Amino acid sequence: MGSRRKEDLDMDSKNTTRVGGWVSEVRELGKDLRFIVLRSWRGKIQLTLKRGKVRDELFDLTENLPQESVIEALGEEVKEKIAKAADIEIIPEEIIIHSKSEKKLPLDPNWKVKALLPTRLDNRPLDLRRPEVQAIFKIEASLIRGFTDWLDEHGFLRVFTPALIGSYSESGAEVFEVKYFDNTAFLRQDPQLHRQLAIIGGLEKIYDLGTNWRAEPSHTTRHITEFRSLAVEMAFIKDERDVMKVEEEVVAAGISRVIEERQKELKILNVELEEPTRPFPELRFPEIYEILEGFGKKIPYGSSYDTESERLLWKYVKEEYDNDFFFVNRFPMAEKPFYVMRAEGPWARSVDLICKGLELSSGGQREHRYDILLEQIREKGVDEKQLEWYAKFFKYGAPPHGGFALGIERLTMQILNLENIREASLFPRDPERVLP
RNA sequence: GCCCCGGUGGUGUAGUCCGGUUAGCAUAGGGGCCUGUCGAGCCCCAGACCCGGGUUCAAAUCCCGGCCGGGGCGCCA
Repeated sequence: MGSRRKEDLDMDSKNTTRVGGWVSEVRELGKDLRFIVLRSWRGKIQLTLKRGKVRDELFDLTENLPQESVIEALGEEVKEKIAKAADIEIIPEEIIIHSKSEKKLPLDPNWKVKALLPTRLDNRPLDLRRPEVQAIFKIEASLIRGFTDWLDEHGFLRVFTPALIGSYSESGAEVFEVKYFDNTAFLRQDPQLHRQLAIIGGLEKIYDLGTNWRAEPSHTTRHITEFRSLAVEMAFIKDERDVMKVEEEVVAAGISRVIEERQKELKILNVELEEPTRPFPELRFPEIYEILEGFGKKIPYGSSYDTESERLLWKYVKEEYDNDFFFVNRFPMAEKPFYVMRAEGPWARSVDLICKGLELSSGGQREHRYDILLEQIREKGVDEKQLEWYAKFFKYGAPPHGGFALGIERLTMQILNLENIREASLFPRDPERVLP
């Protein structure tokens, strides 16, 4: 007889358990013994169908059951299970087939044959069925929970700043345009300017967890066009070092939460994660130039460094401080945007956080003095009128403040040693991919 | 934006340099055998050279163009 209605399965008797999942494999040993292995959030579940022990109709029902079909079963859990590879073994009393899969699969969720990343992303829902892929997102969720709990406990207010902006947001060239009724709007590339306006609004300690977009046609393993950031902004700081202090605490809180909650997932991914030692080392310009010269790398004085330098600096920090994290402070003002606060000489109170040679965040102290801000806007050659909507509010009282924006996917990628940032995004967007 | 590399069954690969078997293998798929754990096994079957042009007796292989994809740099998170 065919499948039972769901209501029938709800009449659970005492010793029965109910499981559901995707058919990972069906193994048949002769006509009288069949194993159906399910992949589920509870782990691997083996249904054991033994002629004589289960009703014959369950054999008929599951005849030619294709891999990746979705079924539910009700049955008795075997206490001393024989199935070594399964987490749970069930002798089924009832089985319902919710959905039969096509037989030819675009990739194998059992991973007997590995698919390449583009194939995986083209077929992401099937790829996501793999426990090692799910582990990434479980870890990411814990990481974020660690961040937000720390921030909430330390008096930061979670806010949402706009993603649609009617004018220049930061650097202009790399924003996506959006048709906005009869006008044009832009997707934010960073919630920075609105965070500052919120500070001026008297929201002294805030954070925004949200999506940013960059219209950069970058072909690398560390860029996607849509990414999420944890963006923190705080008022009445002494200088940028107050911001760094918060940032390292937040990062450490996220990582220790992952260690607390996700041992199983870390093991699946074969990652040994340790809470980073604090404080994170701080490297500064212009000393950076000397460090790099020690590696035979010459950077013109007054210029910022390149990608290779980030890796060299990591090597240096690893040797000198045995840390995967470090800050770089005092970037050349000439290469930074108008809103950063100038430090002594040509340097800025501008700070990056780098993990294993990859930039995770930018931040620092912002310029809150209206006249200087205006000067810097002119200096950078930015059209004043384009920024008036933002700059004018600095006339009415702005406290010293600073913050940072930390890339969620980038941090996830770095702590899990993922080779491509796309792995840390559920449905990544890049210059070639906006579907699925 | 600049530069480099690559497209072989559903998936993942060998073969390409140096042109010439029936395009090999794995896995998934179809059929058969098997009453307990294993990535279960064994036997059989079916399935592919991105597109177009050129060179040649002969092109998966060499050349040109196109399409699609990957990566590096720049920039950034």
